[in-house]
Amino acid sequence: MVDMTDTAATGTDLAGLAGLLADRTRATVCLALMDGRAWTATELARHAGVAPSTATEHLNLLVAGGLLTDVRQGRHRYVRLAGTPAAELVERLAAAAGELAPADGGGAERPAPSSLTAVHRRHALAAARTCYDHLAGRLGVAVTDALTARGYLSWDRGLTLTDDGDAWFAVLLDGASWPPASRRPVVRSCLDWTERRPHLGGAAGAALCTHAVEASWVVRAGRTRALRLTDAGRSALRDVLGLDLT
Amino acid sequence: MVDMTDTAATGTDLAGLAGLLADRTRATVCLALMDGRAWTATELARHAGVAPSTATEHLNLLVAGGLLTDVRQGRHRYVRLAGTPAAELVERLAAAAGELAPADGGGAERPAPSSLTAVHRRHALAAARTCYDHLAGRLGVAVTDALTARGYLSWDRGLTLTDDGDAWFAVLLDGASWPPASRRPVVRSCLDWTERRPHLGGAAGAALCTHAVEASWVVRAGRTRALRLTDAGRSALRDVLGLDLT
DNA sequence: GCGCTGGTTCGGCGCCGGCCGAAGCGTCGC
DNA sequence: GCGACGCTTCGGCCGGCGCCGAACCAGCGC
Repeated sequence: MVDMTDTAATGTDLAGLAGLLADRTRATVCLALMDGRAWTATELARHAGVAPSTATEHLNLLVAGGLLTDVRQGRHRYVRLAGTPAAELVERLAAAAGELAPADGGGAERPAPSSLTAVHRRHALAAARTCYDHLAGRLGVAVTDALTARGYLSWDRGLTLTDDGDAWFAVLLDGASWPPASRRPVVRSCLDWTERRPHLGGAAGAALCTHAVEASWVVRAGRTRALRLTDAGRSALRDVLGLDLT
Repeated sequence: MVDMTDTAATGTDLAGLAGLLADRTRATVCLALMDGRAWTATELARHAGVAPSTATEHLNLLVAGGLLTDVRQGRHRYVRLAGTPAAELVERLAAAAGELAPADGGGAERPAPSSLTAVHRRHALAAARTCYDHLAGRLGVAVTDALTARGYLSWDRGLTLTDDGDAWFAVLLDGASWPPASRRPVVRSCLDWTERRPHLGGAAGAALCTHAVEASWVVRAGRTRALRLTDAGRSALRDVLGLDLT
């Protein structure tokens, strides 16, 4: 819960924060970083289609604004989203950008049928993707539902991990990385903007996602946030969760 | 229902939406509207400290962007947040503006604790105020309800004043200023923006308001539109309308 | 009819910010 | 040492946008 008394954001504050995301290039950068990984400055520059010098300026702004953090390593500058609040903000805003009606009576259609590859990418994202550092899309929601159906997650009085669920995670992760060490909330409900239903976030969601990648349940589709479920992943999910994905 | 496959926000989309809130004036407007009420264009212009023409442009942008909706009523333009998603977005962004670390060590302090008087004024306005020239707020709606309950107002096929109602006004106003001389409609339904319910406007509403002020049923709170119900007014309303206000 | 007032449209002004290319600086590998 | 590479800093260009004032339009009351 947020402390409201301290949240007396002035118009200037709000405008400042929104201004960070109000630029096409910066927005593209933030969306790219939603895969939870750290990108180098030049990678982002290429991705956004601007000169390296331009990217530097944008990254400086975003870091100064608290949305991104960077790490210098050798001659590289690695940049990532600053944390869960930042990721949530971008996610929320991106979702709203799709939801909100244009209100101009349907004059400007979507800019164009968009390239065919864009359509494919969209479908891939809706099927399975990472949301910051955990699973999202139909896959993420399905996994969350399965965890709930088996009694590993409880939604009474907020989302909690049951004792059975804790045990399940311990077995799955082989004790090595469980329970999580960080102070971060173990489970957290994250609203999925393609499914409009919650999926599992938090430390548990992150650990599960990490495991899924390491165990090759899923593979990243190129450089995007999209994931592709492997055959091994499909059978593994059936084994450990009784989840039958077509 | 929105087509899901279309909900893949691009950097441009995100930037566009964020851009709506990336201006100090527009952000101030949206924050002001967070009280759920509808404001007139000039009220907002004054509140934000810009010329009316400037406010018009901003409001057009916000409406076109789907964040705000407006209703023309007479010569006024009432504006309010488009809906729950829009309000949630602003809320979220405002909260994040407070949460996110400034990252610059914390130079500029908060300008002011956002006066306590503003809160008081809001409450006072919701309780009772003038709406152009008639009573509004909880008081205005309560009076209107009482008039209806006693059969003085009829809402079949539009709002009309019944014969009993006409007589009631004649008695109350002592014949002097009744019936009203102007060509203005005698009764008129006016939507109350704090109560979201209709209250009485038109010549009858204006006459009633005038009488209420002259008979000291209510007194104006300073220079604002807010009204304060006096003890005399409370007992008078009980006498003439059977209206029991706590 | 007239005057008042709330709102909008239109020109024009000034500034801010995004962009680039060129030059500079550090790191890495040879 | 040297070049290659990643990144940054600095001018400078240009478009866009927020602002205003003046004129105009439309309700409303008289």
